[in-house]
Order: sequence, then C-alpha cells, then structure tokens
Amino acid sequence: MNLIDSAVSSKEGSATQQAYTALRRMIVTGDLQPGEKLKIEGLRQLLNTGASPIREALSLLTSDNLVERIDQRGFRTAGVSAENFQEILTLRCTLEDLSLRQCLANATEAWEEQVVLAHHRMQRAQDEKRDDFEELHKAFHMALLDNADGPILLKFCSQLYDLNIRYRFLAGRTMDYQRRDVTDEHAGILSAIVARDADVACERLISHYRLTGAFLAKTMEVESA
Amino acid sequence: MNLIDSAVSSKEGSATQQAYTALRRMIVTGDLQPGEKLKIEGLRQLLNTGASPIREALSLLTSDNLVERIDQRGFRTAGVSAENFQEILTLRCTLEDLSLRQCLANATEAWEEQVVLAHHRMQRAQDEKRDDFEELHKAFHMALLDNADGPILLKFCSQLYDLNIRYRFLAGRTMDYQRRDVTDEHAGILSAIVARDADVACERLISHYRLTGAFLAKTMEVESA
DNA sequence: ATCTGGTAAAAAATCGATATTATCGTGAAA
DNA sequence: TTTCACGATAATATCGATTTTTTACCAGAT
Repeated sequence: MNLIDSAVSSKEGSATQQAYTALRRMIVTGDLQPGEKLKIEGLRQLLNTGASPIREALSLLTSDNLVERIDQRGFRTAGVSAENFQEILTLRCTLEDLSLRQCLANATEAWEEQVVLAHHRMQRAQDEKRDDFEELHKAFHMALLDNADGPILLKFCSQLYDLNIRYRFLAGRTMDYQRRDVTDEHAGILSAIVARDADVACERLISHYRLTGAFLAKTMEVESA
Repeated sequence: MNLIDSAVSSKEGSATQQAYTALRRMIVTGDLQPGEKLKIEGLRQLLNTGASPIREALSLLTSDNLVERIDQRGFRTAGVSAENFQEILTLRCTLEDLSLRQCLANATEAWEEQVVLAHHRMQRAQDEKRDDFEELHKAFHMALLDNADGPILLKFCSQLYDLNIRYRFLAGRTMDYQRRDVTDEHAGILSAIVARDADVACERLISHYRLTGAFLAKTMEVESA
C-alpha cells in the first residue's frame, strides 16, 4: 500500500495484501483484460485464498482507479480508451511538473542522493536486461517526486504512473520500451536535477512523457486499425 | 460511490453501501475523531450489520484518503495537521483552477444550466437554513467542474473537497459558514461563469477558497492554543 | 419475430465462527 | 530501575456456509 515500493512482490503480509499486489500486477500488465469481469470465485481459486481477501483487495484497487466496483454486481477491471489515456497523460504532465518544481525548491542532499541511487539501480537493471527494470523505473520516477510539499500530490502521481504504464503493457510488452532511446532522457533529467535547474528538469521530464505518450498513441492506433 | 451525489443518504443499496455513506459522513463531520481507531466490532454494532460490510466500506474509504489502513492492525480515521490542511488547500486551488478553465473552454449550454440550477438550489437551502445545505454546496462546486476534459481530475477535486470540508467541521460546526459573507462570492463566481470569463471566474473561485482557508487556519490556531 | 413473465442457475453479498496476529500487563533477570 | 520474555486478552483477518440479488433462459402470448 505504500507508494514507491508497492510492487516489490513478497510472500509476506496478509492474504489481502498478497491478493492486492498480485491482482494489481495482473491488471497493470494486462494479464487481466480491460473491462474484464472479475468473478470472486475464479480469483479465489486462482490465488488460492478465500473470498474475503479477494473482495477486500478489489475494494482497495478501486482506490487506484484500476478496478471499478458496481454495487451488487461485482467488480471489473477499469476500461481503457483513447480519451482516458489522453487525460492520464496530460494530468500527469501537469502534476509532475508541479511536483518536481516543489522538489527542487525544497532540494536537499538526501533527496538528491536518493535520486542518484534510484537512477543507478534502474540503469543497471536496464543494462542487464533484468526483469525488475519496471519496478526500478517506477522507483526512479517516484524518487524524483519524493521531496515535494506533501504526500497527497505524490500519491496522485503514483496513481497516474500506474494507470499510464498499464497502457504501455497493453500496447504490447513486446514492443519494448528500450526501442526508443530512453536512456539519454533519464540521464538528462538526472543531470538537470543535480544542476538544480527546475525549468530544464521539468521540460525534460515532460517531454519524456510526451514522447512516450505519442509513441503509445501511435501504437494504439495501429492496433485498433 | 458516484462523485456528486455521494452524500444523498438513502436506505437503499447494499449493506456495504450504507456503511460506506454512514461512515463517510461520520468521518467528515467529525463524529469520528481524526486518528481515531476504528474497531470493527464497535462499528458493526453501531451500524447494526456484519463485519464484512464494515470492513469493505473502510477499504473503500481509504480511496478517499479519509481512512488509513494499516495491514494487520486495522483501520483508523485519517489524521489531521496544519501541513495536511495546507496541502489540501493549495492542491485544491491548483486543480480547480485547471479544471474550471477546461470547463469554460468546453462550455456548453447544458453545463451552464446545470451550474445555474445547482446554485439556485444551494441558495434556497441557505436562505431557508435547511440542513441539506452542505450537500447542495458540494453539488454546486462539483457542477462547476463537471465539464472538464475528463473524470479523473473531477474525482481528485471531489476528494479534495471532502478532505477540506472535514477541516471546516472539525474547526467547529457552530462557527458557521454563513458568518463570512459567502453568498456574494458564490454569486460572483456564477456570474463570471455565465459571462464566460475564465480569468475572473478562476480568480474568484480561488480567492473563495483562500479566504475560507485563512479563516479556518486562524480558527485552528486559536483552538490549538 | 418480439416481447413478457416467470423460473433456474450463477454470482455477489453477507453472516457467524475460527484462526491468526497484535497488544498489554506481569514478573523475572540484568 | 530498565529490559526482556512470556502469557492472557482483545482485535484483526480469514474461512465456509447461507442469503440475497442478478443474470440467463425458455415457454407462452401478442
């Protein structure tokens, strides 16, 4: 339930917690199709647990806008649409710009070091093509924002991140992220942070998103054609 | 679970739904103190229902940041602090400004009429000092924002509204809203909307919030002193 | 053919009971 | 006195079964 390292899959925690992370991953990665009906009984067997944890996990996932709850007729995964994607993208740009500026205004050594560290870990995972790249990528982006004026904004950003990344998975995991040269973009953002240049950092961050967004939008078009 | 008329208390719906609205109101109005431990058994008896609906309702309330869930050690209402209040206020200003501008950019007859209607209903309730003023007040503010580019932003605003209004209740319901002459402010916002003047409308909306915010902040200071 | 009403099957929601986990107090050892 | 370990107790989390509601289906009528 925490923000940054929510993805660290562990067999620790309550049954609800396990169900929460498992279902979350399944939805984000597209194992569960958008708009798919989520039958308690099916999930119960799939995750080998009782109905209560499933039900509770699904309730929690509605927080994140990953699941829709319709009273008396169960749960389904959130739907997708071009409009939805667009809203996520633009909101994300707005909020992360806001947040990053606050972070830089409040900049401290400790924060900067966390960012550097997160970047390093992500980079290494990418070089070695490890499969935990995704979580480390999120960790990097969240580390960037983790020095703003308050936790609510961070939570919003975290939510939007997940919603956005879901579209990337849906567009096809095969068409890999590495295709575009995203490495330079990350490095550019980092160096602007270290240089404490808010305008440049934000500009790079936003264009990073817009590029990825445009890329995805195109992919979606192709697929729906 | 819908956004605007979530407060309309009805005896309809599932036990979970009823528990959700009841608990929500209790938290927002301060019947349940900030940071208070929410024991399932107690609430179960209070609302005369089983543990499952309570539990699920509380899970849903974590969506709204009104309840904190700590794995394996239950639920408690969200805490309050000056910093928290400040963040809510400034975020709210930012997001509602953004949203209102979108609404005006997309302005339609239908939307404008809904706003006028919502304003009228609120006004009448205020004049007659009816106790449904609160819900109609929210309905008015949400109607203002209900023509933006997407539902996510609206949901964020709705959440922040509730979080904010909770502080008003906590500051003391007695110290009534009507003290300040809020009527003019509402009317001013409305007329700017009708005139399709985004800058003025936003300026009035934001200052409406800031005034209320400053008022509350002072009240809080006094109380904590 | 289309609609309607009713019924059977399926799924969701809820309950009551049990298992699991945290909390609190007590007392012994350092 | 402080710290730690150990039970006793209270609360949470989970399970299995039951109730309620929705959904799917089909016969009969328009």
